[in-house]
Formats: sequence, C-alpha cells, structure tokens
Amino acid sequence: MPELPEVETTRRGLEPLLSGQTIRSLEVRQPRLRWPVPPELPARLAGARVRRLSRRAKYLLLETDQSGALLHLGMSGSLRYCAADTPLRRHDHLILQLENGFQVRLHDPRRFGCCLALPPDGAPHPLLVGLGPEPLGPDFDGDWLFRRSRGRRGPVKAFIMDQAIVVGVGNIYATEALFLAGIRPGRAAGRVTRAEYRRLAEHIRAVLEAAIEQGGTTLRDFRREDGSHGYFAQTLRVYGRAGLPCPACGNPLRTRRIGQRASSYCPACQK
DNA sequence: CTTTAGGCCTGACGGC
DNA sequence: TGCCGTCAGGCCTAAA
Repeated sequence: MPELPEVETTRRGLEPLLSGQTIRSLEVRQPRLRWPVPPELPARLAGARVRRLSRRAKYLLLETDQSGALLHLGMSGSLRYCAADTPLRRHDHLILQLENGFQVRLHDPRRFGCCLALPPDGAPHPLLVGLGPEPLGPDFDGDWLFRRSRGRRGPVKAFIMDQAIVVGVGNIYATEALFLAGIRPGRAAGRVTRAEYRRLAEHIRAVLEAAIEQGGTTLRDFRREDGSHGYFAQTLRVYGRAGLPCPACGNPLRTRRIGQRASSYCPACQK
C-alpha cells in the first residue's frame, strides 16, 4: 500500500516523463473513487501543459499551466506510464493521454484513491489545508512532536499517524520507527519524553529515507510506476511479523490493535 | 480541543 | 471445488 516512500518513488519516476508534456485527454472509465472524479476535470485538463508533478503528504499534484489535478493512491493505487496500445487491465480507472502517444493510467482495485481538480486560482486544495509538516522537511523534529503531544492521552502510534501532526507516516513506518526508537506503540503520547521523541523523529526520517532510497516498500498491490516491484518489504523489522522473533533480542513479537490498526512490537525492546 | 467509530472497496485467506 | 465471513488499510467525516 502506498505510503509516503512509494508516493515519492512514483513522483520521481513520473516527473521527468510528464513535465512539459501536453495532455490530450483524460478518460474516466470509473468515476467512483473515494470521491467521484469531477465531471469537469477532463475538460479542464485537455490541452493543458504539465508544469510539474509535485507531492504534499501522500497527495500527488499534477500541476498544469491551467490548474491541474490532485491524486491520492489510497490503499491499492498505482500509476503506470505506458504506450497507448498497452492492453488495459481490470481496475484501470483513469487514462491520461499525452500528445506524445504515451499514457498514464491510474490502477486502483480498492478505489480508496482519488482524483480531484485543483482550484484554478492557484489556491491550496482544501484537502491540503491543515496538514502537519513533511517528515523529511525542516519543520519536523523531536521537539515539535514533544510540544504537540503534551496533554494527549491517545497512543503515541496514533499520534504520529495523525496528519495534522506530521504527514505521510502510515502504519508500516510508524510501526518500524517505534521499534527502532524503543517505544511501545500503546504508550500515551503525552507521556513520551522529549528525548524519546527526538529519537523517534530521527528514526521516522531515517526509515522513510531508506525506503525511498530503495524504491518503496512493496506489499500486495503496490507496483512502481513502471510496473516493477520495490523491495523494501524485505527489510521490515517488525511490521507484519507478529509471533516471529524480535530481530534485536529474539523474543517473540507481539501484536495488538491500536486505533483500528494492527501494531506489532517487541515487549522486551520497546518500553 | 481530543478521541473514537463508521464508511468506502476488493482481494486474499481460512473454514466448512 | 465453491461459498462465505473476516480482515486489511488511508483518511475523511461525524459524533462523542
């Protein structure tokens, strides 16, 4: 499932292929995504020239010389750049046809993704307002987490997955970073110390950077934009490994549900 | 303000 | 073999 590293990997792969290209059309084969694809979007994009493909949190922004589109890959979405005669697959919901003969297809079996119009006046899309800092940017660090966490009684894992606190930290990387920082996912966020938050912030950054470096984790549905697999999944230490030995101490990893999410952790290494 | 539950989806999986 | 219930998961929205 695309987390921030997968989205960034997709962006880096597609940006040079899309930048400067002119859009011929957008074909909407299945408008019913997380939100309906706006009926006016194809007309808005037709004839527009792509300025760049950027990212905010897990949103991809296809910026054109006349507004553009906002995409989210949800749980199972992927973008694929291919020739126009490439056979369509089931769940290819959107087809962005370029003037150069190539296409970008949004493939999303579970349809948790979305494709919406960016405001034409250059204003930020409502979905982007109120988001927390980028975890790889300059505004995110342990002191920020510490300050925002005071008084919060919910679990620290839910806290770092809150998009208003820091964006793009999904279940996989939250689980991994908490393990590396030695913090139990169920601890109340307000009781985690400043020193622990400094460690945690650094591990969040490191684990995301490592995953981007390696091309993104692959779980089940995710494909890189060229269709190949990422391979970071092999290096996950605790996520999805409940019952298996802790890679640090050998004790069996435990699992519990925190905020409706599966969370595995080592009862010995994480306090 | 924070926190929680519900809902959107399909495919994989286990049980019978 | 086939049917069916359960689960997974990002993240918005509504409600507590």
